Amino acid sequence: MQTIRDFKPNFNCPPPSSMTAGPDAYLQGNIRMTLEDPELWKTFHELGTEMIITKPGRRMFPHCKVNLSGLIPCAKYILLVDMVPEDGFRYKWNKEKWEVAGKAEPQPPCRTYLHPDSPAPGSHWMKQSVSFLKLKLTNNTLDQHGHIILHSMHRYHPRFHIVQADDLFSVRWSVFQTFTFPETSFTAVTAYQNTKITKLKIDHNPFAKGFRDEVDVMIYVPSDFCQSSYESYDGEEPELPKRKEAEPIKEERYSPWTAEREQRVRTDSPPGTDARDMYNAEQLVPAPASYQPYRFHEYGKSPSPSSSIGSCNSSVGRSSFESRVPDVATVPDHDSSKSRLHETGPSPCGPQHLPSPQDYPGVLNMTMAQAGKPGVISHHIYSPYSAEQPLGQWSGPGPAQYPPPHHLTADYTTQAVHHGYHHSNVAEWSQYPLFSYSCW
DNA sequence: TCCTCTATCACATTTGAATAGC
DNA sequence: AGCTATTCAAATGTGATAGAGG
Repeated sequence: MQTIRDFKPNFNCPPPSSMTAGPDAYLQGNIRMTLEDPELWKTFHELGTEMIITKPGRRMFPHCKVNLSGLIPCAKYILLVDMVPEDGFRYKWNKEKWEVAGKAEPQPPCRTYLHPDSPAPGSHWMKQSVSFLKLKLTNNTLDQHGHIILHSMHRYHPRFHIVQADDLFSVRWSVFQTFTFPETSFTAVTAYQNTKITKLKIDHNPFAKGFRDEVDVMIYVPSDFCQSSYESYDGEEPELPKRKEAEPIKEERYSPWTAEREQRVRTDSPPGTDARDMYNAEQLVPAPASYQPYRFHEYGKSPSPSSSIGSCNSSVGRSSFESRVPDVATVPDHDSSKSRLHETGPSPCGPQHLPSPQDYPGVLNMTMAQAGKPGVISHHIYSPYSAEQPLGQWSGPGPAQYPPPHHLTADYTTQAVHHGYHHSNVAEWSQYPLFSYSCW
């Protein structure tokens, strides 16, 4: 059986023509997403952002807020956020810096946060910034509130998905575009480790106003922290082994992750981490402009070597990423989607077999699109709300169904895709792993 | 047993939405 | 209708403590 694990590494291959946007594809303008408050994010990122996770769920701070443009005003879109691991390691805070503390724990149930305004027309998303303020993070693997479940002492970053769909029930096989912002990566913690991060949070989060030190509220100088945190970095960086070209470092110059990065290079990835490695490749695709996010599906895109470190450090203004290629907005209907999949057939670059929607409700399918646009992949979602799978037939995955950490094996795939999810209403959507395989 | 690391809890403070009163 | 005051749930980091593991 074809698995995502089998599939993903093939992203480096040019997409088969049969999987690209066909003549019936709905071409949409260049979708652009920019991160609000990038300077604040950058400030945190330079220190090594930490996000508290609690059992009842904790909001992020800074919280994710983006601006969108390039959407079709009258077309409806769904916005989603999920969290993906930065790597396959667990970390510990040791003497003012993060260190690798071992392999990552098994992935918790991967959940996707649905923006409460979804679905909404493009004009709605574009008229003002889109805030994910109410997104909460939890370490409770049994969470019933739909919060995003993370492991403490692990690194993640949010991933934003835009799906053109009239409603949640018609998402199936829709193409979604994914955006990530390097500066939004963070370490999930149950208690702050870096006191500088704590101070930053107190200084910037209005709810923590009561903890502010009256004296230095206004004179906080982040760069001071940065220097203290990374003073040894300049000397270490030249000694870092050269990464492969697909993994140019992002704006790591001020990153507190120096030590573990070095160690990470020396440390063999846990077995079965090729999927993660793929992710790392994605993570490190340099952006042409400062702090530009990179598209998840641009795995195979040849990065611009000149745009990695320097440009990031010279960041000015918002982070942004503009879709440079037309994207298939939607797949007209289920049948055509299926036929498209069938057309794909065995391909060295695509799945040898994609499960039919009937067989695997809730599965995230990835289909390559945009022939002639190297490395650009569009994502096709198979919505759990399929005609073949009435809502009432979905059942939630239990904790025992956690995928193993680095083994997106056929077993896991099969296991996951065979589990349905109860969706009694739209609001419950976000409780369930819309993208069953989004965490690899 | 001791130590370290991580998780959990109660607490005081603050924000902001909802509501009532004018 | 519009403004202000009040109420209260939610959000926040702190610090003490518990628990697991070596």
